[in-house]
Amino acid sequence: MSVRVRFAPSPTGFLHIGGARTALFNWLYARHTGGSFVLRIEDTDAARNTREAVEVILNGLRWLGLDWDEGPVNGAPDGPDKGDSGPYFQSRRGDVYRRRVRELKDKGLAYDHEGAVKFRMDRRPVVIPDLVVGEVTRELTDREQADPDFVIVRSDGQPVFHLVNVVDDLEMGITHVIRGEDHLSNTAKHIALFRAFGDEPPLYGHIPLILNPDGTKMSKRDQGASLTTYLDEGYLPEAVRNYLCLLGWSPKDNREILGLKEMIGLFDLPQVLRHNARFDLEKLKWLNAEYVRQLDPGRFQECAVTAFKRAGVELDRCDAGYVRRALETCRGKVREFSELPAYGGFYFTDEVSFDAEAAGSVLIPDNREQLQKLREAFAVTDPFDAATLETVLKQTAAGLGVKPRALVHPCRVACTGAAAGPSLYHLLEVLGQERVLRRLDRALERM
RNA sequence: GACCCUAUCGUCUAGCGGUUAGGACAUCGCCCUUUCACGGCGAAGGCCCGGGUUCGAUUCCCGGUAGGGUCGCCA
Repeated sequence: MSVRVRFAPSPTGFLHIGGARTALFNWLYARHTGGSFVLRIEDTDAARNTREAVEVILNGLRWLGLDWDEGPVNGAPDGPDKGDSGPYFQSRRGDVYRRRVRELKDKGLAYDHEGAVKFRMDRRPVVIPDLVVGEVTRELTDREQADPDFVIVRSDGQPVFHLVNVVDDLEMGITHVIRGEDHLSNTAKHIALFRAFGDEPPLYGHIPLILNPDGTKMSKRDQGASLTTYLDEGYLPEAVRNYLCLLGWSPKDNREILGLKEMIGLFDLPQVLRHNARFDLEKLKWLNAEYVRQLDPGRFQECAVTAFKRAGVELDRCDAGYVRRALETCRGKVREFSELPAYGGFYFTDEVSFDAEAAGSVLIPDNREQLQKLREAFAVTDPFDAATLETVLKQTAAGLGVKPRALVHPCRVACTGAAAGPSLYHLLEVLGQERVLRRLDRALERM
């Protein structure tokens, strides 16, 4: 039988990083086994059921490259579906749930209680065979011991999560349920429900949770909990995907950077770790930087232009060749594209803003004479290219009896406003003689 | 409170009875260098505790501790 897995998020207008990893693991398992990845929207809570909220999830999955074989085509609950087991919005499956509740009542396994419908659960422990955790025997808690039955339809007529989740997995022919470990305890209820319908439950794989750096549960409000923030800050989806797959899973051969093909080939459930992992932004940033370095020039430019646009700088107005050469000097220098506008912004403004500390330490009267000499040398430098500029600067330094760095630093701060930046000679070449001289003059004025 | 899961450097992890306990991120040195990065070399840093089992436990078992999860007419 072919593998069928699903990702079943609730549209809250937010895609949790842990949810994204759950989706990734499901997707990887489907691709690894040649099975199907189903996307189902659990929108039984009508109050938060908006198209926009669903779109956030779809966009997040698309961004990560997790395509679904079955599920909604867009965020509209009444929109088109892809696949034969739909509808894939629970808000459209009311008939199915009503029929299944009827079935349970007819079997004497469910009953009305204060306007709601409760499922008759027995008190025996339930054995959960889990592909990740192993065999788990779930005993009843003290409260459940007092009353093991649970609500499957609310008094307002809305079916409850446990019911719809099981019914849909059953109706959609889901073979493997890969989900967060927070559902492990609930699984006893789900297994009981499957049996009540006369079916065997699917195979379960409960994956560990992603925790905050301090070990607490990562909730909606926590820094970095939303996948959207990485999208907005210009992280590369392949880097985020790579980082996520390394949380709770490992290829076992000390490799960290994994392409999609390798990931699919290597991923399997038995190797998934059993303990929770803490989210480490520093490592994500490192991975992102690795991927940025390997980016082809075209895509690098594209991402860079987008980053500037987000920062409110329209590069479209500048000369395309200038933009391309300017951005190219910033390659490999920043870990995230969101850092780029601050890093290379000096290229695109005539009003260089000086970093107070950098300017205060080098744009001082003591350096004025030397910078003036450099300005004079640059005024007659031809061609104005990196190699020539380097030669000229070094000759000027030699003539003054100082080390090149004595000129390099003031020159850099004068032209870029910052102590750190792209290769000096290359950035001077890109800026061009006219801009460089103008900037040196401005710096000299304030010395 | 009850029930369930988990436990290797600060973090992510390799390990599956005998290893100098390996790698990566972060940290700290040194080198490279026009700054910053990158890169190279190196350092520091770990098997939660206590019992067993065994000739021998990081590894297997039990207990404790700690962390996480669940016990909703939320999902």
